[in-house]
Amino acid sequence: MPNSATRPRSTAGRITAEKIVDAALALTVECGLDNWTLRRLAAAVGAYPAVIYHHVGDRDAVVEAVLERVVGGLDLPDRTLPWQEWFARLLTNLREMLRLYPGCARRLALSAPSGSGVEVLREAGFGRESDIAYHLLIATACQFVAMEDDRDGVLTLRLDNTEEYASYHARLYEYAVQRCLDGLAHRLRELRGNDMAVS
Amino acid sequence: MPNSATRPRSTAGRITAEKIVDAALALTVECGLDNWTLRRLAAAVGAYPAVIYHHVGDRDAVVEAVLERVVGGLDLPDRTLPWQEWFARLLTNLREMLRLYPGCARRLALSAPSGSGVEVLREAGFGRESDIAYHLLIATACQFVAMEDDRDGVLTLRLDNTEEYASYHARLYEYAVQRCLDGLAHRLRELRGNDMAVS
DNA sequence: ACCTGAACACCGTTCAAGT
DNA sequence: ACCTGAACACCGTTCAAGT
Repeated sequence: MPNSATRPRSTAGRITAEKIVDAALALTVECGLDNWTLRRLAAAVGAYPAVIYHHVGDRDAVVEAVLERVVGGLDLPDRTLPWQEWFARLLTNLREMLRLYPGCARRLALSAPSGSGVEVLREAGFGRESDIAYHLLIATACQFVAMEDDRDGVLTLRLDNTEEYASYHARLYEYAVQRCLDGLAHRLRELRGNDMAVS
Repeated sequence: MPNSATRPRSTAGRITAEKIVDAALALTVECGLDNWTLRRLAAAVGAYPAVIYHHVGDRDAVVEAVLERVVGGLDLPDRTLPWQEWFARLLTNLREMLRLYPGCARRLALSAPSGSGVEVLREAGFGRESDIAYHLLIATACQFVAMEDDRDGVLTLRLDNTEEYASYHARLYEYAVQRCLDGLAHRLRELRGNDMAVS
């Protein structure tokens, strides 16, 4: 039995994969996806590191489970909205959610969950460019959130002008999303022009 | 004296900060900025870890020195070019350079080196938005390269469809840069419209 | 099946001691 | 001033042994 230093919280009942992921989510909220260790996670559920392996797997398996939970909590805007408005709202929701779980944005930028957003773009007329346009929007959003996460991680001690940075990053995010949507709208006009030239 | 396993290369002459950073650059080319250790770096120059501390500093100090070298190797396009063309070339050069030193792009996205690009945008008419527009362009470019670096790191073993991924990422990068520039061009027309309404 | 406790092969960093 | 060699406080992961 580990001592109280390494095993602070005694959990009632048996240890399950679900409880482990719960604790991993809580640790991610506290200190970010990349800043907790398997040993700290084990201590948080009152168990030995090998128990994590038994119920979930290695560190990466726990991280995957955390990401699944986080993306599951995102709700999609109304499909009747125009495509630009639809994405503007989606990406606003996305930032709000991802900022609660530092470090998740970077991983999501890589996996780029292919959702119903591709359909929204296809209906808007992006045709075979719908996939790359969707990827562009999601990746841009995730990456700018990831940049905020990184900045927070670097400035854990510096508490001056923290509010200033936060509001600047919020503005930069909105600016990035808006320029991205404008650029795609411009591209859409180009695509329609080509269609008309062909037909 | 460390044995040959931890001290493979015997460097002629004394150890200097310059030689250490040289070796750090080489290791970064090999395995990425985040994937070499201070102990491996020390072994590469044939020294003990404490020697790195003596001549350069902790790991982060070495990383900073590496980044400085990398950005120093970037050359800027001709200032007489139109702003969109100027940035299109700059960001093409930037990707080419950063891809040689995996892991540097992520760090540069954070620091966002404020170069003469801000002047280019100011002359183009972005006014007080020149700073944020410049930041948007550099951060977007660095982040998409960082995403490629991350993807490479995940797929070290998988050698199938590696070429496919590479060409897709190259296309995605170009697409992102072009949409970003289009979005800014759109914004510039908005700004000019406001100017004319005011004057 | 599930948990224990130790071990392995690493890290970054520090420091007294040598020359 | 510069290098040595060991130590400290960590990691992720594995595994024989217990129950």
